[in-house]
Amino acid sequence: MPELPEVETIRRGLEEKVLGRLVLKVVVSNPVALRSSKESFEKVLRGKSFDKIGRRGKMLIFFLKKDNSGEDRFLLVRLGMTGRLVYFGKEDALWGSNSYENKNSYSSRHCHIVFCFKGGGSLLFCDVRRFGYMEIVDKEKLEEKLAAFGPEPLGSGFTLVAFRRTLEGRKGNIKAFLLDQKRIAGIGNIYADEILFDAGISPLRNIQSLSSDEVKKIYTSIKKILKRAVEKRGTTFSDYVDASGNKGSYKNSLKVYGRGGKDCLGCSGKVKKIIVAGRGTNFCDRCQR
DNA sequence: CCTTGTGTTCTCCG
DNA sequence: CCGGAGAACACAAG
Repeated sequence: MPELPEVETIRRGLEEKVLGRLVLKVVVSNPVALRSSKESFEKVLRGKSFDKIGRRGKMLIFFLKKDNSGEDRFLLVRLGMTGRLVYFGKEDALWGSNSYENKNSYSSRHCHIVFCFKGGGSLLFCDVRRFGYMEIVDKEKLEEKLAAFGPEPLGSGFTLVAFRRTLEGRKGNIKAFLLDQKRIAGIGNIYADEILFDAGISPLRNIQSLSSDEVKKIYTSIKKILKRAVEKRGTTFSDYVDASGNKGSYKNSLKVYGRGGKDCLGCSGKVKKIIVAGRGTNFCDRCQR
């Protein structure tokens, strides 16, 4: 489940692998993975290269190098739940005994889009559950999409004051707030649980009931947990791998996610598993109030 | 039937 | 009755 730390890790890996590389060919085997027609998608990308790869929340933004038309275009990638972007150097076989497919038990039938680069190497977009997709947009559409996200929690603009402002007038519980991309960008179910455990706040707490000090604790935990998870290259629970096909190691640092029914790591109680905001939620009702 | 990110639809409230 | 926010649901497949 790629959230901000996973998507950021993929972004960094891709910048190393594909920046400035000429796209010779794009093969789309599953048009459902596109928001535009297969033909126009292949046509726009063929012969292009990427100037920069950015990220907003869980969305990746490939900046296409300008061509003769002079128009700015961007390739947006949403990985959904099980989407992967993995690069293969020319020495790596795509399929076969020592291939990616074989190494990762990942069937080629889940591979929906392949970019082939000049000089060898390919970028594969694979997605078992097919919630992910790619889309090519112009500048106007990009701005529109970017405006729909809340602040970047690791950005310099995300100050305590800014966080307090995003909470103003909001109703509902704090977990639903953390998961809402319009409020804060990039937090998903794993890190929402980890952040609230770290802050000692119950996921069920109503936003308006939070004291000034509690808001500060949550703010500090958001920064701390996400930063550490990026340093550990993300959390691999089932599907996530980085741009080189490697797992992230933050799973070893998880304190509550996936621990429902097990002993709490902060006290002698047990971790509870309930549904909050429609999502499985792990928390300790003794450590989190 | 469990899992979850997101796009859509439903419902509630002032 | 309207707008907006939040809640609920749909989706996919291992």
